[in-house]
Amino acid sequence: MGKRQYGQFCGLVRAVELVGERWALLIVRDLLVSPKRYTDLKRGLPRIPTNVLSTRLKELEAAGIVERRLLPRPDGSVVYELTEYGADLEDVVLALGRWGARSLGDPRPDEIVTPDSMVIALRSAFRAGAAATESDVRFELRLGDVVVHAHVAAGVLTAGVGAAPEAEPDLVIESGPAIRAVLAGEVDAGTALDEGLVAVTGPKELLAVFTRLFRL
Amino acid sequence: MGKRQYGQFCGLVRAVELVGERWALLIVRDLLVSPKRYTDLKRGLPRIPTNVLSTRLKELEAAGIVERRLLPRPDGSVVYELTEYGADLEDVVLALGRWGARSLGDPRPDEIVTPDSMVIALRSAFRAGAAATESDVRFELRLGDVVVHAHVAAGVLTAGVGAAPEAEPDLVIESGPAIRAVLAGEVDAGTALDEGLVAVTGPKELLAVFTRLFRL
DNA sequence: CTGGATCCCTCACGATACTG
DNA sequence: CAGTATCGTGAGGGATCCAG
Repeated sequence: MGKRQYGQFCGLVRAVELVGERWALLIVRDLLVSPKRYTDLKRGLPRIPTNVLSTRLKELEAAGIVERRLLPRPDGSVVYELTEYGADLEDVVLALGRWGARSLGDPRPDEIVTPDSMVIALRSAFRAGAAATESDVRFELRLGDVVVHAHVAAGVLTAGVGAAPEAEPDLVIESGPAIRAVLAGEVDAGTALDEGLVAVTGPKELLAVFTRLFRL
Repeated sequence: MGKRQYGQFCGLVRAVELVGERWALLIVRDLLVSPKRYTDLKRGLPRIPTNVLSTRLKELEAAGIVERRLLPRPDGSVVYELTEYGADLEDVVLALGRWGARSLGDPRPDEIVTPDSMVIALRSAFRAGAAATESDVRFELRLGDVVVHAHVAAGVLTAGVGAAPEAEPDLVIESGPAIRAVLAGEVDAGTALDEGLVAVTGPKELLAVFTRLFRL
């Protein structure tokens, strides 16, 4: 296993040997959001062949990046989660995501948005500096049937899949692929509302707060 | 070209579509050190098939990551260099290199060290915080016939291939693969000297400075 | 010599069907 | 639900060859 070697004694080489294979980093992306079962991973990566998913999980486990854990009875199901070493890829994934976002352009005809990718996008875009002056605010972001939430408090972001837990969001933002332009700072909050790129439920001013907190 | 798509509208997906193919990030690594000709790249990546190198360069050029430039006569040769967008991968490459270095272990039988990978390793390991208190110091690092230099001044690192330019190094460090353990902080400067893991020419105290400035 | 192009072979990947 | 089995395709590996 791992026959695809590059023949160099170098940290970057080792990294691409471990997570450079096709689909590997996307599996890590989804596991950064939350531990998942095989089927959840498959749903989040609809185009991955099942044998490739299976192979990658074994490779990532052998590399100490992913752990396979059995859930307590009665379901006795399997969950995959990142080890501490695997979770240390978060900075890399966020940085790569920011860099790649600059080439995003418009969605291709067959491209989808998944909840996990949207959570990672929010984490990528989060600006801790701007958040330091912000007290406590909850957003819910809806793109089609993809719903994610973000809670900023004490300069720290908590983002996850689904509606905001524990408390009602201060602002609900509904949008589409145009959210990319908003996050990229290509249109400001007012313009986005005026042109119908986004619709909000809640105090409109909070959309400007959102664009200040999240910027790709 | 670029038919290998993942079907998701996501920054990370776009990033791996652009630089996730085999060898791509290693080409970027070497170009981060300096612009290079085709043959230089080939020498720095001895195991890359020439058709793959050629294909990658075209893909990277099409993606706006690499630029092809013709040198002035009389040699009229071609140089590949990173665009600004491509150079923005430096943080990602250094972070990935740091992460992967933790899985380095010992060199495999057929693994080599190249000058460019060593320069990137030094940049990965550089701790700007520790350097802020350091005035001005030049190192030359020799591993077999691989020679690189590092100059730290005003908290800024300048590292490149070959002997230190402009001035004699304050300390010449000769070592082998054991340099990894030193950079990882697994052995301190004194022990490394005592056990013969490294040999120096110059004031021995400067080796402790080196281990403070560079830590993986 | 540089900067590739071409050939062949293998294996990883992609797609789909199937199973405990 | 959580994978394994099967099979076709094409990218990558390796050697060689060629034009400027």
